[in-house]
Amino acid sequence: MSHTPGVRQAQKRKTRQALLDAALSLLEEQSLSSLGLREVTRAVGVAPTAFYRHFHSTADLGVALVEEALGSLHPMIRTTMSPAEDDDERIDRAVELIAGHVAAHPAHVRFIARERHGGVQPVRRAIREQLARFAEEVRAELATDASAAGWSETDLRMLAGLYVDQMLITASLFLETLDAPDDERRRAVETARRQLRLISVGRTHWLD
Amino acid sequence: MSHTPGVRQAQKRKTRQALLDAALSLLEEQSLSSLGLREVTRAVGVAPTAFYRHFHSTADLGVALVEEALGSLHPMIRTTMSPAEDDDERIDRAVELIAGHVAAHPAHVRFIARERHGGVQPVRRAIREQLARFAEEVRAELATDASAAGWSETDLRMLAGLYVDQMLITASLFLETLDAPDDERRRAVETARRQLRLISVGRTHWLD
DNA sequence: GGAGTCAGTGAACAACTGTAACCACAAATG
DNA sequence: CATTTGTGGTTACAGTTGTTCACTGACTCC
Repeated sequence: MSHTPGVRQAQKRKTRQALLDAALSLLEEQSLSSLGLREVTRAVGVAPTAFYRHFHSTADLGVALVEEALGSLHPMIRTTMSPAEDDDERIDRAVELIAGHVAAHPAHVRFIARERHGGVQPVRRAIREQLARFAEEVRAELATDASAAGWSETDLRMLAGLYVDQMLITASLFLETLDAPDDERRRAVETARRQLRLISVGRTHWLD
Repeated sequence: MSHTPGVRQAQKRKTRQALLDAALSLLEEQSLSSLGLREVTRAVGVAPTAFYRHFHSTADLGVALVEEALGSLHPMIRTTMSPAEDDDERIDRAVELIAGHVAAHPAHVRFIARERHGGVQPVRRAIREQLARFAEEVRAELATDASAAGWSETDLRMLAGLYVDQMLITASLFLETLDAPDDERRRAVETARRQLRLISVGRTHWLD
């Protein structure tokens, strides 16, 4: 007790986080499958062998990055997908939330978009699982919506998957226009809004 | 004339194609940014230096692979997007075409999905340009459709982009279920069909 | 048919990689 | 306080990488 336990663990977490940060930064210009363990430790200023104290391999680090990038995003689903005055308001809210997230964490978004179909199987699986969780959360939220009356479970899942994919597309579109002229960015936002709106229109007339 | 010119060029093209094939095969389990030039030449059974006779770098080879994977796909747009008896028939046709293409050229599809957001900038750009061409072709085809009356140019482009993205999503979904049990594959096909149908419904009610 | 072109070879290079064994020393434990 | 634990450092190894250079020998052209 007198030795204030946890000093050591705190330091360990600190270097672990430094490794994650350095890796994420290095991954802006390459894929995970070409990321070397020495490269990461060099960027942190730590011995190569120290890497093993935190991760088995770079693939392992990649899985941790998936958790970091997507794990904290789940609470946002409820607030985003919850019913609004009208559909357009909900769409605007979602688009703004995505734009804000991309602007705040561009490297994380880039990492997910890149490694979703990337060359490292465990990372692909981790991303797939997280996205499946998102889809399930969206489905649950859609089910509470009044306009979901008469929808089959299959169709609800289909729609939830469509929304999740569309949000990823939107995020990666915003990422590409991050350092583009203002008018191009505005055009991207408008395109994303209309695409979501078209899906929304399809949704309201689905049961015709 | 008597010397039958072209024997040399034919041989060169043959090894070039062998390099492309070997690279594509190696890329099933890794990303382009980690593909080594020696790795490719070793797989072909040729000296490392021979690589330079055909490509400046692996990034250059990647751009050539983009051309190979997407270049020959443009003619398919017209036949796929051309009007049909009813919308559902057109959707079925498109889904079957995608499924067939994925089954026939899985490595190409995987390569495009992987490198679209991959770590090699010139390859990303090449893919983006090809997809932009697809979107333009889809837009042109949509414009001839009777149901496009009253649509703005902006909205037509928006819809074309949505279709192209959705086709890529569908292709990568089919790719994931390539060696999955039959019922899961059927479910994937059904999901893809319904997602396209929902977009189609949104399209017909867009001007309300 | 002789000269030139050029796809592919082989050896050599400096730099890099992942990983192993062993060591140092501060923190945690009793 | 003495002992154990475990993060991180050091050194070393065997393999790999991209790129260079001078070369061979078959094909092409005049």
